[in-house]
Amino acid sequence: MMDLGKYFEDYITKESLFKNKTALQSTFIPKEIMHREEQVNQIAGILAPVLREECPSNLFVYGKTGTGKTVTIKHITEHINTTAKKRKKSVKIVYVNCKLKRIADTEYRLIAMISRSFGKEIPVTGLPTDEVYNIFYKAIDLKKQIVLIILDEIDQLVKKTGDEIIYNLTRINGELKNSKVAIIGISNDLVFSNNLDPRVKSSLSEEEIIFPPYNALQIQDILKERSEAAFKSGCLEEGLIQKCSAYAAREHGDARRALELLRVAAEIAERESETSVKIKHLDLAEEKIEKDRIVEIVKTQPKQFQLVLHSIFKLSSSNKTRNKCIFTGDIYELYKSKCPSTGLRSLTQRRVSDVIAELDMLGLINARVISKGRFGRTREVSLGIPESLQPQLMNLLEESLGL
DNA sequence: CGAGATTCATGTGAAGTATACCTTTAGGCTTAA
DNA sequence: AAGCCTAAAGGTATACTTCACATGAATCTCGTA
Repeated sequence: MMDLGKYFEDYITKESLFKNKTALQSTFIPKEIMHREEQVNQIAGILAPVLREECPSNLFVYGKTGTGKTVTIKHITEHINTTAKKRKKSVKIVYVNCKLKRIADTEYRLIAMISRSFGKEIPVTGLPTDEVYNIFYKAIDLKKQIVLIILDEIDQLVKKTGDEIIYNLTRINGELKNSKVAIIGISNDLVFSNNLDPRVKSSLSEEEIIFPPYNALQIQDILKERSEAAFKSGCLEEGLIQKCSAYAAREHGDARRALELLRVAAEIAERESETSVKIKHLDLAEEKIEKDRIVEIVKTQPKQFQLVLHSIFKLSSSNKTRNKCIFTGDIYELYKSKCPSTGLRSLTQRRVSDVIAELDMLGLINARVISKGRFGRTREVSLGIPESLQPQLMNLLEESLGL
């Protein structure tokens, strides 16, 4: 049996590899944003008028994940905030991530969310959407101020609920007497704005900023900078940062991923009582990140979604040997047969069809619509997660569903 | 033999329903003048 | 009479169901070479 007392003693006295772990976390906002000078200057220029209490142009920012959009915007708006406070200018900045399921993924919930950040209590349901808009207007118009609304991952919201919301938001200045509102939209989808209503597009993207992917060298710089703040010196194996940035550059220059990789690798090294982070830890970290991400997604799905997913897993493992594809009909049959034992009311096939589409969107499965000619039309489904994770997820699902 | 019709299994859009929650309003009760 | 509480009435957003029609390539049909 392990001597816990000794273990914890050792744990405390042991030197940590980290000096300041927060510098590697995705919420961290550095003092300087590296390799984004041009974007920072442009955006600062566009937003600067708020400090004279003038309304700036609406801004639309796009670029792939991990290209620094969110950090840059947060960095700049934070500066604006402090300067505004110092100079007694009334500027209010609201940040909302639109993709959060059940938080800000519909018109009602988004407006409610924004209103809440103005200190208004809004019930989750029951109020007319117009009423929520009214509360929202009043909250903003209470005093003269400039309001910046940052809508992160706005493409997700529009894809789900249409572009009317943005249309409404860009027009609210006409309704306000005292305040002015500017919208900053952030999108991961590069072609997103092409599918917008032209009116919406022109009003949202009065200004457009593109964030190109980082190259391997730039990511290296970023990692160096951050790891200097985060680690005690000499804790990183030679060449680790190079390797780490190479990993990330492989994935379209995703800096967030690189930082996460480094952090998790270090956490693993620390747990293994190593004195430095080694390259082998990167591989372990890559696995762990992927695993954690998927487990998190699966865990937070509603029960019905979990059961559908469970059925897909079951079919996938039983079909693996026979090299047979999975179709909607099979999934639905199995799903329905499992419903009673989990105490769930079975949904209609129509709904399950949508559920499968959503699971596809989440990347947990790959589903594509195919026509089998004489034998009808269906979705051909395959698993979108590494096989090694399947048993663990199976357990997770069965536990969660009480199977 | 090949062009066009047929067919199947389910995709997909629109409209309707159930649920859970909201505000308003009318009625009943209490209380203080 | 005024104030307060309660319950019913009337309303909404969301998740889901119902209904109806759309899809699209393998297969069938049938006229033609």
